[in-house]
Amino acid sequence: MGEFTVLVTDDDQDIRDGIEIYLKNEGYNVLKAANGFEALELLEIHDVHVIILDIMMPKMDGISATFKIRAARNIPIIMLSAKVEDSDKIHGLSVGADDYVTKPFHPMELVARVKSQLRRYVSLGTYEEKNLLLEIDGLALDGEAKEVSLHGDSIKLTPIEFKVTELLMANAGRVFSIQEIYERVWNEPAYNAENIVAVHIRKIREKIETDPKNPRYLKVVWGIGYKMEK
Amino acid sequence: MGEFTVLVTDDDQDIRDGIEIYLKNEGYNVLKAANGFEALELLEIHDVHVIILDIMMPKMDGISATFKIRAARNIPIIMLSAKVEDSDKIHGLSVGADDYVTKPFHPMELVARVKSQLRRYVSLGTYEEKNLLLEIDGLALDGEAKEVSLHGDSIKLTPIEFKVTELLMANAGRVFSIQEIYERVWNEPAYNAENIVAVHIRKIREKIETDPKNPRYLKVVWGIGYKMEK
DNA sequence: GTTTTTCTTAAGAATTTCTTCATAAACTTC
DNA sequence: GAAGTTTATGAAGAAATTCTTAAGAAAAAC
Repeated sequence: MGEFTVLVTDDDQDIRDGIEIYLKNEGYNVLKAANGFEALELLEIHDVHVIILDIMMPKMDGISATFKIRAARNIPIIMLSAKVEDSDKIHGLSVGADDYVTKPFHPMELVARVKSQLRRYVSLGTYEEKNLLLEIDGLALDGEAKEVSLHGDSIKLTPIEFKVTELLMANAGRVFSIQEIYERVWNEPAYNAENIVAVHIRKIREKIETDPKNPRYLKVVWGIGYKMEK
Repeated sequence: MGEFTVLVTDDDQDIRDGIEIYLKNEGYNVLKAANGFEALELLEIHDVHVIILDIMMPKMDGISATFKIRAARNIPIIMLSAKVEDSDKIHGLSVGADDYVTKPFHPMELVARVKSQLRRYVSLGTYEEKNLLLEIDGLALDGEAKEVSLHGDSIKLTPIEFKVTELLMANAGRVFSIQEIYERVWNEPAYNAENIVAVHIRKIREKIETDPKNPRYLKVVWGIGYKMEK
């Protein structure tokens, strides 16, 4: 699962920091800027996926910043504003923002909107293409239907099992350490991951291998990790 | 792709500029006018293919402008109106417009409508046909009549139920997370959407499934979401 | 004002995930 | 080949998550 970066732009440091905590909690990278200029500078250097932009800021306000950003790129922009008036919302969205949130807001709501924008941005294919159909010698995985089949027979995997299988199949041949598998599937640091991953590997083998003791697909690479045989 | 020109008419300069960026990004030429008079003047001089017209404007509003334009030509007109106003009234009044967009709108939506109008106007290529008739093993959905039937027997769905069913049937086999379903049907970020969607899923199942406990069509994919079985 | 639709809440059912343990097997190194 | 490390297997129950169901409140439509 990809790593996403959110650029938080607000002149109030407390608000920046507050939003940062919530976003980091969800596993996003966070960049912070105090005004439009800083935001634009950071955009030059970093690979940003969503921008949160306060409207009222010194030096360069959110509307002007939106223009500059839109002139170059098509990154989702979520606007923040203290005003409740309808016309402001209209203004912000018409100018090129993708979403609009009025202060005060619940941080989780903002997080929900960030996720929403990312889903849209990513699923539109603007950002990256997913491997939707994978197949290795009779073992097929459909990323859209979330289904795995072996020689045509459908196999029922749990969500985690599916993700592990998807990771390995999408990178067939490459060896993943237990830590790597844990981090990429669970999306958090590996701690005590050996057992957990081992159990799941076993369960997957039970399901996809005709002879789990002599795996055809999911092989161990001694001392290093696991891989899906090509 | 041919060169098309869009005339953007709105009294708010920021909105004009915002829309301009999106349209230029899509490769259109853009002309801007602040009111009906300016719009008419520009129409005299330039070859315009689509007109975007705000209803509320000083000097000459969008409705009057529409009449004048229609008196002479048949260019597609897309009207912008604020949400606050009585949309039905507007609907009745603006007999000449080809499409309406209520503010606030996503710029990309406006772009999509411009494209749609151009396709119709220029009538090159095929007009994007929606999947109007869907059918899966006796479960039929008519997107035009907004009707669903099971083995010929008509089923009464509420608007939301219909949209959810349509989404899933149009993408039969593909799994949608609850968030995805919420965002695509309600058209706003998913926040606390779990229960809401769950309830509608249940209601739909009550109606389309002969045995709701063992659904034939609308299946759950544990930990991931729902899908319509092919 | 009544009916229909949609949302909220909550409880419990179902399923998955984690943890633990104990034992066996496979490989590496000395 | 002995010792040490790493992986495999099996089982079982607790914890956590996800789904279903139901009923009533709130909102919208008629």
